[in-house]
Amino acid sequence: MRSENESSGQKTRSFIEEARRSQIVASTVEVLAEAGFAQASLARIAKHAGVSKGVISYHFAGKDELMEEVVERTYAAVVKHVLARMEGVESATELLRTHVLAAAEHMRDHPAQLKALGEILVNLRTADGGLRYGVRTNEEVYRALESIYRLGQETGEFRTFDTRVMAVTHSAAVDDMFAYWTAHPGHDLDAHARELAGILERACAR
Amino acid sequence: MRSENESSGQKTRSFIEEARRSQIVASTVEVLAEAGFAQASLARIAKHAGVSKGVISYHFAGKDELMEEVVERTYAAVVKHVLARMEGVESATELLRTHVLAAAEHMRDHPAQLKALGEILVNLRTADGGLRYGVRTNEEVYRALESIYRLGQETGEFRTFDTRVMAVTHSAAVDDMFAYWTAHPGHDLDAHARELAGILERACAR
Amino acid sequence: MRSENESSGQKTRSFIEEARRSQIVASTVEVLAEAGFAQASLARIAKHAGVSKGVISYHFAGKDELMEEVVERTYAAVVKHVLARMEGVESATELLRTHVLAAAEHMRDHPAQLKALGEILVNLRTADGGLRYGVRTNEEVYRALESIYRLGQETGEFRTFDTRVMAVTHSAAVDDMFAYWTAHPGHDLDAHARELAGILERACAR
Amino acid sequence: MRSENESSGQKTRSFIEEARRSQIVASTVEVLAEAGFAQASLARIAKHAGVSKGVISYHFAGKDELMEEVVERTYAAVVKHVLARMEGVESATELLRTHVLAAAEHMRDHPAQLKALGEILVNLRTADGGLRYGVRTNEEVYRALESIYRLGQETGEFRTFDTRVMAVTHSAAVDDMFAYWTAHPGHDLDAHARELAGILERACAR
DNA sequence: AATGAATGAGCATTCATTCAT
DNA sequence: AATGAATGAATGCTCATTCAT
Repeated sequence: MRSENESSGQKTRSFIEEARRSQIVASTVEVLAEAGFAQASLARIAKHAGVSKGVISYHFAGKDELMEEVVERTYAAVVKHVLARMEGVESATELLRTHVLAAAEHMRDHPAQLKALGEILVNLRTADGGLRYGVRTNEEVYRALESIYRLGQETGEFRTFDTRVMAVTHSAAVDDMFAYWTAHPGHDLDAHARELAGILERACAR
Repeated sequence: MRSENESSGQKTRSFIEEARRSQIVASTVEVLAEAGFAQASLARIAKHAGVSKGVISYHFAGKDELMEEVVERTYAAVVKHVLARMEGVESATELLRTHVLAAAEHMRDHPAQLKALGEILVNLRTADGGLRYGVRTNEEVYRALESIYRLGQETGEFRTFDTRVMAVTHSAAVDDMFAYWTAHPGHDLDAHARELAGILERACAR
Repeated sequence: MRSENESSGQKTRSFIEEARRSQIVASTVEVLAEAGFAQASLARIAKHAGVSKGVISYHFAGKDELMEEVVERTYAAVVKHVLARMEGVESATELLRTHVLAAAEHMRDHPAQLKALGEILVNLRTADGGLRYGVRTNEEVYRALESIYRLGQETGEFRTFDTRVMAVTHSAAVDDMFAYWTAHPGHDLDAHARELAGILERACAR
Repeated sequence: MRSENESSGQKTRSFIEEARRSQIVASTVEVLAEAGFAQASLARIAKHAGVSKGVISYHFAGKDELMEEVVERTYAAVVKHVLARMEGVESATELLRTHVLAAAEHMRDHPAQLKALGEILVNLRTADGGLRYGVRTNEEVYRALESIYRLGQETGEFRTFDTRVMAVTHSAAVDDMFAYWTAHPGHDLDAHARELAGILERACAR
């Protein structure tokens, strides 16, 4: 009964099934953002979504798959937004600034998603006890950032430095900018992002 | 006949009790570092320590007190080490560099303690559901870093910038340096620290 | 589409859920009667009912709710039976006799229920350490008995006496009649009840 | 190493040991009266007494023996007081009245002891789950009361009635008089006792 | 496609008891 | 004679998961 499409690892899902999955993912994001990972039981998520607990088990192989779906969807949304903003920008300096500002932009508009993402990245573990995500998962981000830094070094905009260290620093600074904003809602996120872009530019400048 | 130390609200503990508390705290740190907060049950901690579950209840009022003890001891150790390294250093630039290097030094020698500390800060919650510590706990760190940055601005070593943003960035960069090193044990932590110090110096420089 | 009954704050329960609740309540009554309050753990009650421990938690918010349900159901049954027997009886003397005999009747048919009720009333405590029910719960009984005694005083059947003392005495005598019968199963409960009714009548007579 | 005195079932105890036992029994009575049987853990009793938990285990074979000692001592005190008051009284009617009033007198002066006694009688169980005391334990009381009632019947003061039923009723009425007073501290215990004596006299009168 | 019911393992905590000192 | 330390069983409760309907 499997369709050919499944060969790519994606199951074919009916419209209604897709809607349910989205609804449950949205509920999960909200519960994670409000109450944190430890309090995000399936019972609580189901209650928040207004469905029975069983429906989650029906649509997801287990809690882990649900959490992974949250990560994938949330992560994809950030990447999509940032890449769209970076489209057409050519100088490394501008790409750097655009990356920071675009990320902040998206954070500002989707705080719950990013709080939820943070909860999962820090807490979700595999059966063997190790973190399911973790710094290793940032590899993709590091590579993308490194390509910007290397571009700048090649064009002569940037001095010579260790691009991996700079990428880790950049990524950390953006993540914590958001965490700080979450903890201090009155904080001016956009101003922080502009200031941070300036810091990174100076750190890279010849 | 009470010693002066007792007047500060600290119960006097027998040598043997102190030893047990230390042993249990050490066990807790290791379990937290290996398996994360959610898996750090009293049963697991006790098993790791080679004692019965009841021993923990006997020596600590509850799990929360145990976790708070871990935070206090671990945090105190970091602060003590970094402050010791900073003693006698006078220029803001040198203080900045020293702070980064000293933090890296301590991380390298006590990776489990810092992993455990992070687990608790992010996960431990009060009865009302709020985080027991949380990003706000970083306030103390931010203040300390800001005082370095302000010193540099006053002495003219540093340009004008938002010291809070710089402190958040600094703190994040140091934390993730450690996380990256934990995930990639072959990574050269000290080189990373020196590179990071350079990045921060350039970001601050006039 | 909600029935009128639901408007009174009672959740609608499915047939199967009601059956389970009844089964668990019945099991609780039996365990309380046999082994007493302190031994009536959820584990023991579940085992007695032949279900898993979780079932109880699923159907009742907690142990307290279960115990309160036992009290409500059991108490309602006694009151219903005694009131039914008293219906239509008019003279105070006859009401007095009927009350004693009807209580004994019900005791004889539902000894476990009454034992269980007693266990809960005397032992169940609120979070603050006070008795959840306690002697004060008898107030309702005392009031009902006093109304009989006052009626007799008004009609001239009874002499003047302190109706509260008489009600407390009456209630105690009925309770211990049951306790004595429980401890001495060969004892003739109905004869005891008739004798007790005679004692109370003489005590009240002009 | 057993002394001859032990043959009577009583161990010889040093003065100091006796003092400790008394101190612990007194603490137990107070804790039982304040917090009830379920809350009367050895830890709480020891804390109340200002001694370590181990000392209780040292002086008593176990919690049960401690509770039994409380019952014995408390019970002996009541009996002693009531018998003293009854000494020299000759008519059954007077003995009856004296018994009720003397019990109330003692209750009034030792409320904690009697609250504690009640807690134990109702809650303490043997290993097989049955009540350690219970109505059966009242047998001694019933016999004593019956002897009064029979005396009255023989002297012609009292009518013919079932002395056992009367004894159970009498005992119950006295016990609940105290329970009512415990629950309603403002209640006039002595007035209640006089009223109850009147009730019993009328119930017995020819 | 969805549900309500049930399970059983795991949780933190309490407690009577034991024992070396 | 007394203690502090330790034990391990038991308690009420939570939760992800399973399953018949």
